Formats: sequence, structure tokens, C-alpha cells
Amino acid sequence: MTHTILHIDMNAFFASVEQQANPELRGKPIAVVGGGGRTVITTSSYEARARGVKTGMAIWEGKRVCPELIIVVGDNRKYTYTSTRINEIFRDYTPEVEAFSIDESWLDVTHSLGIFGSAVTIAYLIKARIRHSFGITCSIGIAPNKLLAKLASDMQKPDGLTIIAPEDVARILERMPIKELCGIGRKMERHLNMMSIYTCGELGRCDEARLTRKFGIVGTRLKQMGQGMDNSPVVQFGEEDEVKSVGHSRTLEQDIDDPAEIRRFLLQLSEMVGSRARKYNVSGKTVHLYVRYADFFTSWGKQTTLKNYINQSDEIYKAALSILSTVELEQPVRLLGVSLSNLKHQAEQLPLFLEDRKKLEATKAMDEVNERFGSVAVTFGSLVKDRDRAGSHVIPPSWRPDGIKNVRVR
DNA sequence: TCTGGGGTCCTAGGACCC
DNA sequence: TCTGGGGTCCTAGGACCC
Repeated sequence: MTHTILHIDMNAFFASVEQQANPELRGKPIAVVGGGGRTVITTSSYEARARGVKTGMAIWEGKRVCPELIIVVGDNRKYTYTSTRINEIFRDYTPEVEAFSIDESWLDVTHSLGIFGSAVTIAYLIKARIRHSFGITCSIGIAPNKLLAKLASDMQKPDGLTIIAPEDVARILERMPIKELCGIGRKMERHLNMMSIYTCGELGRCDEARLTRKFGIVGTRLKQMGQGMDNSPVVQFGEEDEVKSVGHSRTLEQDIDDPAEIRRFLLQLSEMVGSRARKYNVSGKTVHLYVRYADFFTSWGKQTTLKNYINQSDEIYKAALSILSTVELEQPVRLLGVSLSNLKHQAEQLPLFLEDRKKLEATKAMDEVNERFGSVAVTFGSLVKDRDRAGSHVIPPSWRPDGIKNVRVR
């Protein structure tokens, strides 16, 4: 069966939200950054991009290429709120909505075409509503599958609408550079280039055995991608796989080598991980510690698997400490990370009626999306200060298991 | 004046059990 | 006491996405 998939990509999402919230920023080059001292540009407005500002640049780099650049410290609550509302709009057109990130979603509108007429009509309706409600634009791709819909949405920015009809797939892919495909990154591009494969057309025609010899099972998938084939379904809210790991990492304001201070940060990270694990109703058996040294390039990760499933912050902290005790630090530490994996979902009390359960699942899934993508720019600096002001590193009452009752009500 | 933070998936090799 | 092989779990590391 032929599907019709939309991929919707908010243009310069964080920057657009900030420009909308503060009219003085409109039409100007702005960059959204994290709050710490060692932050990078998360998103920049199109005005800034036109002057050479790029995601990932340090603030000073951005200012160098664009001296008028206005720096805005990101506010995740604004972005998660807007993202949630926008995804609600999507669900007015189909229940089959999959949030790929905070600013990208896929919609399977196959079964909505009869009601709304066409995918293009749906796309224009959605664009108009997002512009009207939030003052921001989006680029939409329409195609027979997720891979091509995402490719299409990238072809026209900002405020684009690109359709890849089934009969046009081969023509469009013929000269499309392979790196445009979602899933082919820098390294894979280099490997394929060394095999004289530069375009999707060439990838799709490549002998499959040649690809599998080099890439194993991935080779089969690569050839399909080159041909524009993708049968992965749009997975709607509430039907995603269980979360597989929960982790937090933070670049410190300054490199540290004082063991007591390292332990202090480790405890805070463990608290963040534990609190979120409890909110998700999961506990885990494997604790992972990640350390990046002052030179930036040297880092290591070590994990330990316990006998029991845990989600209490102090237990996570204890495991992270025990890993730390097995190594001798070679340099001051730049970044610390703690994560919990090997997760098990804990049974919870479900509402009696199916409809309530479904709603609960959808709300919970949305919350998880928010949690996952909403914390992009949370800053350790401010967090630490807040904690310090609160007086101690003991787990405060608010860190008690959140459970289902605290799920955001809309 | 350097270079964030949240994930997922895959592979390879070793330990251990049957 | 030797042999092979399958399955599972674990650790480490890399590639990819936003």
C-alpha cells in the first residue's frame, strides 16, 4: 500500500520562538545559546545564518563572523511548550504523528486524504495554523515514506513545501548527494566516496554484495536508501519503544581535578538521572560513567552492571563512584556524565477505562519527548547555583518519585 | 577565545553456561 | 581429560541523529 507521509521541520525553531516572544529580536541576527560559560550556539536566526553564523560555533566565533549578533540564552520551557502545542495541531489531521525531535515530526496522512482532500491541502492548513498561532514558519516534505519526506523537507528552507511523488523518486535521487540522506553522516560519506559512490543514484545501483562486504548488514539498508526505499512506520505517541537509557552529562564551568569537587558533581548528575528514571517509572541495572579530560580530545567511558535494578539517586551515585575508584585520572576533568541503562519498566496502576489509559499513555509519551528534547540547553551553571542557594546537595523533597500523578495536565 | 547535551543502534571480543 | 558449538550477558567503542 502506498503511504503519504509528511515531514515537518520548524525553521530555526529556538531562534524563531525567541523572535516571536520578543519583537525587538525580529529581523535581526540572533543566536540561542546555553547558559554556561562554555556554551555553543544551538540555533541561529536566518538573519544570522546569512552572515555565516553556524550551529556549534562558540559565542566568540559567532561574534567574529557577525559582530551585530545578539546572544539569547535559551529557555527550554518555551520550546517544549510550543512544540507540544504544534504536535497537537498535527494530531488534528491524523493520529499517526511521530516526533523525531523537538522541532521535527512525521505525519502519516494516508487515511486523512479522504477528509481533507490532499496532502498539499493538509500541509498548507498546518503551515497557516502554525504561522497564525506561533508566528513561525516550517518546511514540509511530502513523500511516500519517511526517508524521502525528510529529504524533501530539507530541499526548501525556510517556509518550504516540497513534494516527491512516487514517479519522481528516481529522477530526484539520481544526482542527490548521499550525505543528504538521514543516516549517512560524515564518516559514511567518506567511506562511500572511497568506493566512488557520490550520489544516491550511484548508491542505489551499487552491487549489494559489494556494500555488505564492506558494511555488513548495513550494506543492504544503504542500497535501499539509495533507491529511496524505506518501510519504517510512523510510530505515534504512546506506541514508541520503551526508553532504553537515561543519562545526563555536563561540561563544567572550569576544568577540575579536586576529587571532592568531582564527587560533588557526580552526585548532582546522579540525582538528575535518578529523578528522571523515577519519573519514567524505570529502574536500571547498568550504570555508565563518562569523563572527558581538559584537552577535550581524550575521554573514556566505563560501565558496571549490578545485581539489582536501581533508580535511587544515591545508589546510582554509589555505582558511579565505584567506577571512578577503579581509574586514576590523567588530567583535570572537563566533562562528567552518568547514565543508567539496561532498564526495566515498573508496573504501575492503570486507569480502569481504556480511553483514560490511552490518554495517559499519550500524555506520558509527550512528556517524555519534552524531557528528552527539552533539556538540550539546560545549563549546569545555573543548576548548580540554584542547588547551592537551596543549601545542600541532599535530595530535596521535590526529588521524590514523580509518578503518574505529576504528569503535566493540559 | 576554543569546541553542548540528549539519545539510538551496531560491532567485536571475552566470560560463562549447557 | 579433550573436543566443538550455540546462546546469553557483559564491556568498550564508534557512527549517527537532533
